[in-house]
Amino acid sequence: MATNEPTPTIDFIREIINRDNETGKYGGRVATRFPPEPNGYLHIGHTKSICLNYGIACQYHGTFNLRFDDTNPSKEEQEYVDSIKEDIRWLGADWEDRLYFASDYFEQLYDYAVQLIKKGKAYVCDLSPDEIREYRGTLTEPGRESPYRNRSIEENLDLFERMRQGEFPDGSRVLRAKIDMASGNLNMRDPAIYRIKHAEHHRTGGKWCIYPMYDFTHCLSDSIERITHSICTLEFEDHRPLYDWFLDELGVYHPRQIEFARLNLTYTVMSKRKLLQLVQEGHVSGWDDPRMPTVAGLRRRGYTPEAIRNFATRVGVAKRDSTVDIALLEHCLREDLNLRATRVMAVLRPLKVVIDNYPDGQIEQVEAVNNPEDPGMGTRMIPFSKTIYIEQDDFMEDPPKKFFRLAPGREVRLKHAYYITCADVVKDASGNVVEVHCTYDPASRGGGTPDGREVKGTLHWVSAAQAIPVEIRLYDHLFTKEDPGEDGGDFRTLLNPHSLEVLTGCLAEPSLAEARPGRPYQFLRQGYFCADSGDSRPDHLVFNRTVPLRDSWAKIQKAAK
RNA sequence: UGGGGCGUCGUCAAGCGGUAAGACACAAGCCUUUGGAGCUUGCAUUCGGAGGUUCGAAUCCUCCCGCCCCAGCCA
Repeated sequence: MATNEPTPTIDFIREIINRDNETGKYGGRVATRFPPEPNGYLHIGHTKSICLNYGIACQYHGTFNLRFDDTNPSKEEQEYVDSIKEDIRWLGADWEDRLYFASDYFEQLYDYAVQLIKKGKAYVCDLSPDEIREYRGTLTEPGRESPYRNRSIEENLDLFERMRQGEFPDGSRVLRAKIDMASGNLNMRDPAIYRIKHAEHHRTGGKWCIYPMYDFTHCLSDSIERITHSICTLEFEDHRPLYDWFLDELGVYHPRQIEFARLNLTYTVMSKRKLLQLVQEGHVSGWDDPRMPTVAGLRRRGYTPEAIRNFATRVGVAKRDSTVDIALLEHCLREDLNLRATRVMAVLRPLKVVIDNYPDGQIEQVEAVNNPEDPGMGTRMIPFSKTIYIEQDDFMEDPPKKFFRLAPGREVRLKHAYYITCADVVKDASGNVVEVHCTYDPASRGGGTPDGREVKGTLHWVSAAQAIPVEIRLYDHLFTKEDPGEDGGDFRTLLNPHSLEVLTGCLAEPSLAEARPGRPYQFLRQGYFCADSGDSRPDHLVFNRTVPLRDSWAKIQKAAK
């Protein structure tokens, strides 16, 4: 990752690593991993984990593995492994040549299971799923031991082998760890470690009909890869005794599992289930809808990897459940875009302005700075002429206090061009202003006058004849409530009906004809935009508003109400 | 008395017995050829509550209160 990003503070995980390094627990070595299940798209919550794991690996000169946790063939697909790899790469985390799949370890995992059986620590159980649930007991009552719990090692070995050979139907038997049916921790009440699933696996095909469970697979995969610190989210905290149990019973290399609080964001949802529902029910156009908190959605919206990474380090790492204000994410975005976005002019809701004293048919080119934050980005020329368009919001016939824009008799600056003064308005039959007539001061070219007189407002504009038509999509938060998951109601009733507003008939300066996805622009006084990677074409440009500029005029208006 | 975790500003989050960092948000002001950006200032006498230990407690002890997770042959 780039080095100009803020140095993370010493969070509790780095403290643990520092301590392990001091005591030499792992010989000073640091190895982390990101272990996604390929059953969905990555979202902003995952980026916190990726940045944490990759960031730690970089900081301690260690290694970072990408390992797909693909132990459930009925839920996992190649499409997801491809998108996950693409997203992680785009984010900037590099697993180099360490791309692994838990399914690569199936043979070894099988051997470990056999070892457990031989130690008398695992047995084949013939109870049905319902019976197993019954025998498990409840949160407050202990469970009962399975009648199959004390089968002989020989019988278990034979049965397990036959499970592998495909002799039994799905759900008929399961291999269980023999631990403690009375444990207060339900995970320790003889958890299943292998189940029968006659299903095609996206990588191993039809080779297996038994598949290992998460708890058994994860710790051993970490062990096989010599991971030192296995970082996961809070809900796995009470799986840790089990993680440790398998490793201890098998006497193998033992990584340390550490849990941290997952990321929650206001005005959005993060669960895979809900995200999938939004896609399947058509509330959004797909996983990469620019309103989605998915990495694909954020990318299409115009977010940059730098902004996301910066955000990830600024939210910190701790164990307390928390919901970060989405304003922080947007702040990180603006902070990054402000430095790199090319400033251009586009009018979202055009209002025609005729400059009466400007020569008919004359077109001149005015020079515009591409980015005041970075003079190195140079300048460009923009056409100016007698008929231009400004923003409807920038004119008011009867302006309130503190309105610094155009109004009858008022003089304003056209950015990069001239001062104009409003002389007259033209209205339609229903009284709407459809055209404004102005005069300009030829001495104000470039935006200043010899007499040094000041104007309060500066407007963006486009020249009518040269402007190009574009479609602009404005986005707002997907939900109307800070926490759409609150009090168990149907989160779909909280969808923001105005999360997408499509504007057609927008006009942009000619240079935007060259706009391509992935390149950030600031539409002056409006916000940051990018060409839409899905729908923008050279003959039909479509721009997404990545995030609006902060708008203090909007605040004044709001305060006035 | 099922087990596991967590409670510091509106939201994140430092703090690790020596007298509450920082960020976002918010507010006021300056500046400005983007009402953008930038700059300045303000914003927890108090750390879930009550006791206790101590010269001194957000930090240690006790009790209480609140919130989150766990009863998939999901991860």
